[in-house]
Formats: sequence, structure tokens, C-alpha cells
Amino acid sequence: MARKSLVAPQDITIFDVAREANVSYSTVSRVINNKGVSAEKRERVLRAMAELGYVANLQARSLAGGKSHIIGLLVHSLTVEYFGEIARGVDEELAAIQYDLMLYTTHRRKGRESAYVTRLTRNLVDGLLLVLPRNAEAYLETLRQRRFPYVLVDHQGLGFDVPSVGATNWQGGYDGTRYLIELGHRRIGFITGDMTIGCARDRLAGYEQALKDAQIPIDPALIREGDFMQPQGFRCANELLGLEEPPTAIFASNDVSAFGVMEAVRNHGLRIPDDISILGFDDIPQAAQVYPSLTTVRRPLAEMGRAAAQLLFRYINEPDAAIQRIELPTQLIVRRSCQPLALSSLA
Amino acid sequence: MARKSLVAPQDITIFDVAREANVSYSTVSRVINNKGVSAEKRERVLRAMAELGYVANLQARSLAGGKSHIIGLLVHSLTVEYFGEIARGVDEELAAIQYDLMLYTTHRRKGRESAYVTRLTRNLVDGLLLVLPRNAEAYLETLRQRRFPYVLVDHQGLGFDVPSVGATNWQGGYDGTRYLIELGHRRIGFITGDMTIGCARDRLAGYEQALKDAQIPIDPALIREGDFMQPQGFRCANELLGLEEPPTAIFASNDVSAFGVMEAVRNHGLRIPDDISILGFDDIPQAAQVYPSLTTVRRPLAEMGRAAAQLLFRYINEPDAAIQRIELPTQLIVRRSCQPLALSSLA
DNA sequence: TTGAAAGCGCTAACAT
DNA sequence: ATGTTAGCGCTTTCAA
Repeated sequence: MARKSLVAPQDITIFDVAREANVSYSTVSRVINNKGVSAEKRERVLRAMAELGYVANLQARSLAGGKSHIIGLLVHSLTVEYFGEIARGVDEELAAIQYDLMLYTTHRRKGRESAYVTRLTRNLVDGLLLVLPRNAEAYLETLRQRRFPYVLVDHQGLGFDVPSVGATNWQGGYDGTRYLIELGHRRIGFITGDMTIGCARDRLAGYEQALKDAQIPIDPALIREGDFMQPQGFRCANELLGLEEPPTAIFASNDVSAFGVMEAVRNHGLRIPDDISILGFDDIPQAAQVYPSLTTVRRPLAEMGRAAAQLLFRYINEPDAAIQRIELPTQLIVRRSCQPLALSSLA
Repeated sequence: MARKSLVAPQDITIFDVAREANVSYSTVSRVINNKGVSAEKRERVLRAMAELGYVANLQARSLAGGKSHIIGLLVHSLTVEYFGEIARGVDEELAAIQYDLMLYTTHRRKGRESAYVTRLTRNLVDGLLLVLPRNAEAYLETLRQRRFPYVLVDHQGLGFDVPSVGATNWQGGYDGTRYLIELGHRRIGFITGDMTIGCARDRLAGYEQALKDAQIPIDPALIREGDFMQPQGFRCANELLGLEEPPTAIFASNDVSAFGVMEAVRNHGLRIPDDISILGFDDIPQAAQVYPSLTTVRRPLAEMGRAAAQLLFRYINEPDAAIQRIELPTQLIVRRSCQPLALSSLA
């Protein structure tokens, strides 16, 4: 007994447990992996594990051909709330299934993505989650050939079918615009995202279609190319507000640029939503916290992360599962940054 | 040759490299670990590795008693920019020394911290970085006893000395307040952070000392208890602005709550900095992006992450290195949200 | 159902 | 400087 307490838990191996429980160590392994073991022995092993404070050594399990119980998450950045929300969803799901998370941040450095993928697939992780990958073509083919489990989140269309999770961006763009139209707005400014990204193009297309369906001519002067970032949102909004006939509402392609719009609007001495309505996209946590709270087209970011983790987990366990592309629905979240045109001071 | 190309890189082991290079596989291991090997053989091994596309199996390295070349990072949340910035610094440093990052997010759930620590120390990681840990006492003693390398970032004082990296919060509070005083402000509102956190208390203390040194009486009505979050910043600012004699400047304990202050100020129809000056703390990326850009007391968050990673790395390699507590200097970043009182419309 | 034995890919003594 | 030999802790055959 005195001895036992001197042994640090990290030194307890399957072997110690076996001795304590009076079984062979392969039996202990079977208990750990839920293989067939008699109830009585299983009981003994379980007790011994608890007593000794046994914790599995993941490295060894992995090396011995088992799974590493780790998945890799590749993102551009952590300082963008969008990524953080997705990571949160992934994290939640992983905690539920007792998996660990290895994080790789590329910071948009091109080479890094490929380098990481090579590194990770080296037994380190059981599967890979790629959020908004840039030059995925470079390594996706490799992953596929190796039958290495992976899921893309928010990817842009590729030549071939890949397992992926996204959101209904077109529909979101459509619904958001439609909402503004229903509020009576006719001159609706639109600030795009980074147009090299599929999501951004889809949202713009949704906007345009909604206008067409409402017989409102598309005015190119009302469409400004942004980049999903706040300063550019600010600049675009300034341009829009400087127009001879400025819009009565502005739809920004994501919340972060909508914050830039809000600043520009106030800077022009206008009030939200009294003088102008602002609509965002994404629904990051901050959207609910700003004043006035931002009406926005919600993408269920955390849910996307969860779904991606679940899908990946499925591929890990069933390598031959069919390729799935999941599109989670966007949803209009009405808060306080939009108002019927009739009530507006500009009306 | 034909064979070779059929072999997936993941199957290439140290053994294959050895065969290709015509050396024993321990020589290959030595090359990998930068041990003494003749230039000629090293060259041969290196070439073979490149040719075969060898990638080390981290699990095996770790299991064989070496290092795992992974460090664990424990944070509360990823959706708070503050954590993201620190993580970025950590990440940069790790990339430089070819380490990988395992991420654990506690989401403030108390039990999780301890659970993770147990799990991680099980050979999975070589060291642990704990950002703003809450109930660290619960496991720090264990880590210390096991001589497991760890570094705290932004910790609150504990009973005993621990390796840590922080910032000069008191000085930052002092300098920020002093700056406002020099601009001529006398009624300076202060919104604290979560007062259970050491940083928050230190900043407030700095504020109070600066007032004392300038012979300005401390008015409790001007000090509001916040929680580092935007909505509370908004509320506190509203209270401050509703005062019979409102402040001419508000110092928020972090940028995020300063954003709430900015909203409240505008909502009152006041202009920044014309009518009131706003000062933040931290200098998260968004501080430079809002309008007007936020003058703030910068904490070098990314640098703190880097420093912590470096310090941790040192402990990993020299377990007996002395306990170090690093405090990185804060720095006033003057942008556009503050103005001399003389120019102010309230003057 | 259970135990014994082999081996995952590597590092670190130990030889030479 | 280099090669040989043990393991690291586990999963998984293979027998029994």
C-alpha cells in the first residue's frame, strides 16, 4: 500500500492493472476495448484500474495499430470569430466521444497546409477537419488515395465530390434580401465578401435573385466588393452613403463587415435603424452584443462544426461510408438593426 | 522503382530509409535527432529521406521514451479574441521549433481542467500551457510533484511560485489613467474587469494610484464593476453617462468592454473623441479596426504566447531550470478615441 | 473466454 | 562514428 501511493499514476500500465486484477494483460486490453471478457474478470479489472488510477497511453494505443483518438483541425486563424465558433462545435462533439483535438493554424501561408497534412496523416490523427481550405487540391487527392478520413467545412466547389459541411449561402442571401424588401426597402446596398470564396459568390447570387423576383432592377452602384473584414466594410459603406441616392438598407456579407458598416453609418450622423437598416450574415456572438443588436442571417457555425466532427467520426469508423455533403440551413435572426422603410426618417 | 511509387509515404519507416541509404537504422535515427553522424552518411540518409518522402511517426518517437513534440494548450474559449491572440503567439513559436499543438477548451467547466490535465500528462504532451486557469490549485501541485513542465499565462497569484508569463497590468492601468490626466481630464470613469481575476484588480489599482498621484480625488461613482464583456461595458457606460456630472473620459479595463462603451456613447448622441474620450486595454486586432480606432493600453498578447512557449520549451529541455515569472511591458497605443479636454465640446 | 507472443516505429543504452 | 539490442505500452494475431 505504501508503495502504491508512491507510484505516480503515469507509471501505471496495463501490466500493473493485470497483476493487481490477477489476469493476463491481454485481458485488460480487452476490457479497455470492450471485447468479450467474462463479467467477473471485467469487474476485477475495472476495479483495479480505478484503484491504481490507470490512464491509457494514447501513443502506445495508436502505435499498436489502434486509433490515436485524436483528430486534426486545420484553420486559417483563431482570431476570427467565425473560426472560433466552428472550433467550438467541433470541440463539443469531440468531448462527447472522448476524442482529442490537434490544432493547426495556417495563417494563410500556402505551404503550411500541405506540410501539416503530410505531418498529420502520419498516424498522428485519425482524421482531418479542414475549415475553408485554400489550395485543397494540392493534397485532397493524396488524402483520398490513402483513404484518409477527412471532411471539409465551408469549402468552395472542387472538381470532384468531397465530404463536406456547409450552409445554404444562396438561400441566406435570398432570404435576407427578401426580408429587407418586405420591410419596404427598394434601394438595398450589398457588400460582398471575398469573391474568391464560394460562399461570397453564393450570397451575392441570392441577393440578386431576390431583387429580380421582386422586379427590382439590380443597380451595380449599390454593390460593393468587400473582403469579409471590418475596415473594408467601413469603406464600402462610406461609398454607398456618399451616393447621390444612397441606399435605405445595407446587406453586408458577414457580421464583421456589418460592424464596419455600422460605424460608417454613425459616422455620417445617421441612426440605426431609424435612418438606415443594416443586415449581417453569420450571427457570430458579437452580433447579439453590439448596439443596436444586429439583425443577421444566421449560419449555425457551431452546429456546422459538430456536424463535421460527426461526419468525420463516421468515416473514421466506416471508411467505406458514402461521400456526404451536408448543407445546414441558414436562418434569419431578427434583432434591432432593421426597420420598415415606412417608419424610416428617409421615407 | 515501380514498387517504390506504389508505397504510400505513410508506410515509409526509418527502416526503409536505412536500407535505401545503406546504413543501420540507428544511424537514421541519429540523423533525425541531430546526433553525431559522419557528414557523408548524413548526406546519404538525408537524400534517402527526401526521395522516399519519409515523415517521422510521432507516436513511435514518443513511445520510445523520446519527446512527443507536442505541447498542450488549455484555454477557456476560442471565441474570445484575447485567447486567439495568445494562441497565435504560441502557435508561431511552436512552428519555429517544429512542435505541434494540442488544444483543450474548457468552456469554463470546472471539472474539465483537471480531467484534461490528467489526460494530457499521460505522455501525450511534453508540456502544458495554461491560459488564465481558474482552479489551478487543483492540479498544479500534481504537475509540480511529477515535475511535469508547465507555464501559466495570465494567472492570478497563487500560494507558491509558478512559472508564468503575464503583463504589467498595474502599470498599464497607471499609464492609461495618467495619459488621460495629461490630456486634461479630471473626471475619468473606470469600468473594471471581472474582479475575481487578478489582472482586473491590478488595473483598477493602477488607475487609483494615478489619480492619487495627480491629487485627483477618487470618486466611487465613477467606478463601475464590469466583467470584461461588451454588454456590461455598454451598461456601465450608460450609468456613467447618466450621472449628474458625467465623466469626460472613460477607461475600460479591456477593449471588448470599450466597444460596449463606444456604443453607449453614440447612443447618447455623443461623438468620440469630440465629446468624450475612450480608452481601452489589451489592443486586440479589432481595436485598430473600429471607428474611430481605439486608443488602448497594449498587452503584447501574441508575444506573451511566444514567451510562454519559449519558457515552456526551456523547462522541457532543462527540467531543473529555475522558476521564472515573466512580466511583459504594457504600452500605450495612441489612436483616435481620446482627445485633450481643452478641445472637447464639453470643456 | 483467455493467455502467450509478436510487433507497431522509434530512441537509447550498450557494444564495437 | 556506427551497428546491435532492448524495450516504450499497447493491440492483435495465434493457440489453447
